[in-house]
Amino acid sequence: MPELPEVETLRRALLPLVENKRILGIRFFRKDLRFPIPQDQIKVQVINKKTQRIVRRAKYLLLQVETGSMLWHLGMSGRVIQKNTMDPDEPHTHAIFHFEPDTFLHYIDPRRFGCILWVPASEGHPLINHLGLEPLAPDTTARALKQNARGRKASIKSFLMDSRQLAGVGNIYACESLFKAGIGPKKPAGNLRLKDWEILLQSLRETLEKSIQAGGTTLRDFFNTDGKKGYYIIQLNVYGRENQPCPLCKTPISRIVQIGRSTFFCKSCQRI
DNA sequence: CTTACCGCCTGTCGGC
DNA sequence: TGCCGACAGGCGGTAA
Repeated sequence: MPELPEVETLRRALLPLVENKRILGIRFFRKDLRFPIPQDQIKVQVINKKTQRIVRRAKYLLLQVETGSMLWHLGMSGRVIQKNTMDPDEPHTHAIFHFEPDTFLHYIDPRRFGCILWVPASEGHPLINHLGLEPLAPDTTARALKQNARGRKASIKSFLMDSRQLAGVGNIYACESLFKAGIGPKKPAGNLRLKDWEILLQSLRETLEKSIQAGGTTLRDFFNTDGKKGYYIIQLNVYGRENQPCPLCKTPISRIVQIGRSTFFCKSCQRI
């Protein structure tokens, strides 16, 4: 389940393989993933063109060519793995991209919640045009978050996971950063004080960056052999640990459901 | 406008 | 042991 750190880890792994490399060929094996794949458009725009940059926005990867970007999202279960064949060799391989000289990237996604789309440079794409602040971007500030949350009655947990507010924060990192910040998940987002936002943003960044660091240390394994190896390498304090003792105070971890998603937290440590 | 809920998917896991 | 239902979850779409 690729979260922001996994996508960023993947981006860094792909950098030397795709930047300034010509895309020699593409094979698609499905008409659609989450959305229809604009196969013809992508092929016309991308084949025999050089990828100028690879950029991450939220959990989206954008492979930029001159006229626009090929956009990848890995959904819940997606992986991109380098192999040495243009033929699919495992189930759920939906696309294969050939970069010069001999890099074959296999897009694999069993649940097909991901997508492969084309984003014209001139227009952008609604999927990314409406995204909120990047948690790791320097110009994302506690003050801006507080301002955006003003008057919000919805919970801070749902605010963190709202991609129009903060881009790319999934369930795991929402839970973990709230724990680290000592903030209760049910607190209305509009009720956080500036100091709370400062602690929360700091906690979110530390959690994300720690995971990216961990991904970096195991990059080769993660990328070249088994896409799953990069995941869940950070120490999770609360996520998935219902009834297990809180690492700080030993109180059993609670689980509740918010906006249809499990929230894990320590009712003793998260009192703000 | 804000907020909550639905549904797309398949692999995994618990219960019988 | 084997089957089967419940569950997991990102996120756009839509209803309230």
